This record gives sequence, structure tokens and C-alpha cells, in this order.
Amino acid sequence: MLKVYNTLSGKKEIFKPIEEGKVGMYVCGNTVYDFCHIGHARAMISFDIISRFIRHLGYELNYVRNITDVDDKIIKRAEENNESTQSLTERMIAAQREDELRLGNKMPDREPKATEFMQEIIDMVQILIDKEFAYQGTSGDVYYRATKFKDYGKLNNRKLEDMLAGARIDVEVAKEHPADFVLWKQAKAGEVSWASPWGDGRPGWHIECSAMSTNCLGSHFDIHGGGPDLKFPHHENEIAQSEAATGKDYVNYWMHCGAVRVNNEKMSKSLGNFFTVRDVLAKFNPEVVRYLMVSSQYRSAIDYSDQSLLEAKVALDRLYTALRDQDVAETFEPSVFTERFEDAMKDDFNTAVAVSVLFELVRELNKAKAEDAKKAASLAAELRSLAELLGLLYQDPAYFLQNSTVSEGLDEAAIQALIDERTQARKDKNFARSDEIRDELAGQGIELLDSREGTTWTRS
RNA sequence: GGCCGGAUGGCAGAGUGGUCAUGCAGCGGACUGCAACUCCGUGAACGCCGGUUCGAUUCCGACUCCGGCCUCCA
Repeated sequence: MLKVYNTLSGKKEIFKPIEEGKVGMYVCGNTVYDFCHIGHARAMISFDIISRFIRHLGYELNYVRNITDVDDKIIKRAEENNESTQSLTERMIAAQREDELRLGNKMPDREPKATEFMQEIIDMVQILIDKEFAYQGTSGDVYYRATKFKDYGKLNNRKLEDMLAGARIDVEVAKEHPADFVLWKQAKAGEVSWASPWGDGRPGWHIECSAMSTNCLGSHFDIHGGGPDLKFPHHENEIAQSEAATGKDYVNYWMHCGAVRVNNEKMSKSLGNFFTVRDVLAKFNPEVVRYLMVSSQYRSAIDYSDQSLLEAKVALDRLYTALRDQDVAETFEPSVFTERFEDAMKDDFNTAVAVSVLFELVRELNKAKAEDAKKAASLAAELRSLAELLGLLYQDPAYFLQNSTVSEGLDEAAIQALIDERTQARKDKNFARSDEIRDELAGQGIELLDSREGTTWTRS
């Protein structure tokens, strides 16, 4: 029995799909005007793991994640770069894909782009106008009439009156009400635009997702996910648009991952305190980033720092060390570890507990190595199988241990030469020289490990 | 001001009405030429004040502090 925390109710609920055995999930993707930062990575990884586990439970999942490729920020950035919006978005989409694959994600089943759904967007705006949920303001822009949707605010527990008390909403004369938001924007001269009954222009951000999600998954579907900062106004507005247009319930389960913080502040573009995925991958193996995300529950905030990455690296080293030079059985009989792992994941995807089960399995595996090779091989297979549900432990153990951090220091040949010299010194019982070499390598972040078969090394 | 989260051992991070998280770090031991890895053992926590209870870190209420959203933002 899968339990899912639903932002709409503020509770964990038993998950029940609309259609037995099938799940439709829509996740808000990125606006492609810049490289992904770690906050984006958190959202992408969280929903990747959620999608893996939903499939693991036997559901036929349709995972849709959009790409916002029309937007003010894209237009602005393209102008700054002196390139077309299309050239910018194509570059960023390619970069995002590359980052994501490096982080070990599986791609969604479908990645609709806003520009490919222009007709559907226009149709939806027209329906909203016909139903009087939208109007063309004096500026020519089309707005959603927030006051007409009686449930407006239900996702965020907000009332329109309370929101106005905050008095931080811009008063635009073109709008009937300050909470009204734009559905269709008039194009300025020279901007990319699409023809519509309300003039050449482009869609507002919120309507894009309503149009794409309902066209890809139907007007009523199971799960809608996204980052924590999308709850309001984006998802609130999506509900208002979609439910007003279709007259049906829009989404059953709203899921939001937690924020990534830096120095106890949210990482965001607006604050400028963000690190891109590329920044981090210049220093650490991508799986380290993934481990950091997975080591806490997807809804909790996580702190991002070199320190937290280093701790993630050390923890992951332990898992990989257990698999180094270890036979992995073809098949295995699922043990109590599988059961506990699955129980944790069924409880709102509690990856933190799932990971702790991996460590307990590793202890058992390390013990079995000396006593029962067959059992060890079986446990190793189980470890890899469970870790795969989290997208972990997919690399060759020896490779990972030598490349968990990115170093500009000694290359492998130089390291091997020193190891060979040390091996000879040890044979000669010249332990002074032997230790000298080990200390020298340690100074370069290389740790040696002697065993009967010889000496191996890892990067610390 | 409104709404939503959070406060757990040295650090990170789960969870539970009474007994175990887990990783790192610490301490003792085994293994090792010395180490590392690994294993065995071990100490250590639940913001503050009330309430409910035989018993609360866990449930309820107040308080303090921290974060998020209320404006584009994963």
C-alpha cells in the first residue's frame, strides 16, 4: 500500500489511481534560459525516483514533464546574448538533458514544449473567455478572473481577501482585480509571437501547463508535481484554469519536493546564490550529488555545501567498497532488506530510511564475504537491485572509488608507478620507503589499500 | 499581518506513546609490518513551558527561534 503526501490535504494519503493499474503524472519542468542549478536537480531527481518506484510497484506510468520554452526571461536572455530565442532554448534543452543523464536520471516518457502546444493553449484561453472565467483587459492582454473561481486558494489555504491584505500585488489598471493573472500577452515589436483571436502574442506561464497537462494526460489525472516555489501562484492558477475550463477535478495528488538551501537560505535565481549542476560536477562524481539528494526525504529542505557533498561522498564510498571485487549473483531471493526497503519507499518515498537499509545490508554483506561466498554474492545482487530503484550504485565500484571526486593531481599512471615502487620496497622489507610513498600519495588525496591480491587505491 | 514547514546525540538525518535508525566523527578490541578496508563492542539526543497518560522526544495547547510562500523562481 503506497502512501503519498498530498499538498492539497496536507496529509499522507493512501494512493489510489483513477484507473486501476495506471498512473498519470505531470511534473513542471524548467524554463530553459540558463543551466540547471542544484535546486532543479533536486526536483528532477526526486520525481525520477518517484517514477521509478511507482513503476516498480507494477503501475503503468505515464510520466510527462514539460519544457517552458516561451517566456519573458527567455526573450530577455536571448536579446542579451544576441541570439534567437530558439537557438537559446535548444542549447539549454540539450544542456539540461546532458546534466540529467549524468545525474543518472531516466528521461520522462514525454517532454512537451509550450511552443508545440500553441493551438491547445489558445483553445483553452478561448474556452475560459467563453465561460467568462477570462477577459481581455484594456491593455489587450487576456486575464483570468480569479474572483470567479470559488475555490481559488485551495491548494495554499489562502483566501483572496487575505492575499490582498499583503498588499504586495501590483495594481495594474488593465486588470479588474489585482489577483487576476495573465493568460495571453500582447507581443511587443520584434518579439516572437503567435497569432491569436486577441492579437499576436504569447501565452502566460500558468496556462501553458494547464494546456499541456490536460492534453497529454486528460482533464483529470493522478499526480502533479513540482518544486516548492511552484505551489503559489503557479499551481494554484493551474487548478483555477483547468477546473474552470474542463468543469472537472484536475489533479488528485499534488506533490512538492523540498528546497535546496545554501547557508540556510533558499537557493534561487532571484537570490543569486545558486550553484549549477555543472559547477558541482567539476568537483564531484555526479552520483555524489544524487546521493546527497536521496539521503534525506524528498519533502525536507536540504543544505547544500562542500561539507555536505563530502559527507555524501564518504557514505557512498562505503557502499561501493562493499561491492569492490565482489561477485554479484545473477539472481537473488529477496530478503528482509528488500521488504524493509520497499516499506520505507511505500511510506511517501522515504529514501532516507531506504538508504539506511542499504547500509545494514552492506554490513551483512561484508560479514558474509569471509564466511559464505554464495550468500555474499546474493546480497550483492540484492544491494544493486535495491540501489537501482534510487538510481545509485550503477557504476563500476573500482572506477567510482577512484573517481568520486574530480582531481587535477596525479594521473593514474603516476599513481601506479608509485604503487609499484612501494610494492617492491615492501618486498624488500624497506618499510620506511613504503610508508614514505604512502604518505606522499595521501598528501595528494590518494589512499592505498593492501590486500593479498595486491594494492588498490581510492580517491579521498 | 496571513498561510505552510521545521527545531533530534559532535555533525548529517530518520522514526516512534514504553524496547534498534542509519552514515560520519569519538572510544575500546580483532585484523595489518604499520596503515587502510572490514568486523565486534561502546558512550551520546529528542528547543522551552504546561496538559493528557501508568508512561511522551512522539498526542494536545502556549511560547521562543529558524525557514518557505504571499512577486518571476525547481
